[in-house]
Amino acid sequence: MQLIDLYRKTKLILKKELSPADYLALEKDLKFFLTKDENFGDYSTNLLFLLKKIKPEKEEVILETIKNKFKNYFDRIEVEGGYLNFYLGEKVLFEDLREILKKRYKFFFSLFKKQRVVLDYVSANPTGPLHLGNIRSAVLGDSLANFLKLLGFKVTKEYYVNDRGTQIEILAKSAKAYLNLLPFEDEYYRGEYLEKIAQKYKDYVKKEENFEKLGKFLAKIILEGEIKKSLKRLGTKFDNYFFESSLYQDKKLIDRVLKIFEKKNLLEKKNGALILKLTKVGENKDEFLIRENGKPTYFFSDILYHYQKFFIRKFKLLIDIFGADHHDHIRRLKKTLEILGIKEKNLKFITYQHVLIKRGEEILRMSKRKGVYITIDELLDVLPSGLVRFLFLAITPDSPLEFDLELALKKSEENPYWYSQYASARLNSILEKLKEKGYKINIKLDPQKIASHLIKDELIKNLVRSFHKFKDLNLIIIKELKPNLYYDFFLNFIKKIHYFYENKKIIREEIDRREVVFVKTLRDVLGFWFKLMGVEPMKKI
RNA sequence: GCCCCCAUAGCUCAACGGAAGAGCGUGGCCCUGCGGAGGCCAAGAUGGAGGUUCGAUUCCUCCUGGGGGCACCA
Repeated sequence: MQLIDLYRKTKLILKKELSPADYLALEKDLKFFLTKDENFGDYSTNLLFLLKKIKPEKEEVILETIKNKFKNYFDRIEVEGGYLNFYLGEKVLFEDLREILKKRYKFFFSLFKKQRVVLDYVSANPTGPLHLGNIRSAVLGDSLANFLKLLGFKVTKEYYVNDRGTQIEILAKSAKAYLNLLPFEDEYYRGEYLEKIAQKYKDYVKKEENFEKLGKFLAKIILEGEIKKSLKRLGTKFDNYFFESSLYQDKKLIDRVLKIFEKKNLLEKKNGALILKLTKVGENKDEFLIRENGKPTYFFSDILYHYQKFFIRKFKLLIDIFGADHHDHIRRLKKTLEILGIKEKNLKFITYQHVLIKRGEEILRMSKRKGVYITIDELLDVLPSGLVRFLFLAITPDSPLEFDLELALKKSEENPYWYSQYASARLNSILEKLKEKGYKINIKLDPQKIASHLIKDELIKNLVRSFHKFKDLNLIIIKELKPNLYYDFFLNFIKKIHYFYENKKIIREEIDRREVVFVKTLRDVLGFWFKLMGVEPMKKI
């Protein structure tokens, strides 16, 4: 009995007991949620608040029906402070434990969604190395992908490469400037990386007069040599790199999209430019699709890209992760895509606020053009990637992330990352010690029997409770698209493990083999849960 | 001027309209025991004024203070 099942089954009861009108009024606001405080049970609902308002005379009979219907799944179902609280029953937890002993990490997969979803993230311009802001995108995207997969979604992780357009031409000019073939201008890219590349490929950089072609070449070098290397160090692996330039090889795609706008009378030609009249649908400004110089804009590419994902490649859900500076662009893009027939529910945009890097009191601004940045590599030279991921995942995308390099280094021995790794090391150490004593830890025992014994232990039961509620949380994370909710849950679990370790002596005179099996399972679950964040669990610290 | 995000404990941050939680720091307690990088206990917070609601950190309005955006850049 998961939260969602309780919710659905309760609704069936209500449907039977209430008139259609009352049911609809109540169902609209009905909520089941995980209690924040486990002293108030595991699940809770606002049902009684709503009933009091809508149909108070039914309260008693409905309450009795619920209590009766679910008594096998919950030890207690209590009215407390006006809430209706459900305390997960030993029988449910016993079954969870039994299943997890059988299926191990596969227990956490609930495969009831089958949609294909494409997740577009990082997608930094291939004009320079990745910076800390891109990590935020990577961490969000990777973990979301993992949570989606647990629910059965078929996930494609995609990096959209802006390998054409004005900035790519600027990149080409910047390289030429480093070879003194052009004077530097303000908007040019700077940095050691570019100087090196210009030198390395100086014959070609000198010779190639087509900026677009040269820029595309350089972009590829940067993508391969800088960006992919950093991503690998960070532990992010994309399924696909999609090149913006490839969109323009598909004339049919372009025609198709333009035809729709034309039919809706949203296009305007002016001095050779093509303008999408978004002001006609209530936007505050129009968007250029084609510039006066005949070249398509980023906005046009973005339209084509999303149209292509949805209608040509047939993804049912498009999720994009953007920096918050794109919010205005996103609003207009969303509106445009709706005109093209992509519904809001098939289109999710996550924006994250800036990452500010501090070095003590000094705030370091990131500017690619000026060549001031903290790169991922610089950061990963001094901190493990897992720790960086951990710190980044903890914070909601809506808040700016203030990252103090000095503090991160100084505190590296007393932060939640090490606290969590320490739990992993402790569990592992129990198993190692047993091995040293010549004890076999790969024990095959009947899961049914072990589980029914172990679940009597309150410490163990409490850990199994987390196993159970992980699945509920997974659904919430995807519904809200907020993987940072996982962070709190995870730390809570870590705390339970330390408590377990302190209070349950596994290695005694008489070792209980069933407990050894549990410790091994616990270690495996913890490892699996670490990996959902892209963090490698440590066997020792 | 218009748009987006933020303001919670001394500090850094959580909280799907549901009972405000962590970490660090502070004060106590716990090592004849699997790793004390630990466990237990305590003090301590929703920027201001209204509104909606059974219930508001969460939604709405206004105010104050931060950050970001309003290109034929991406």
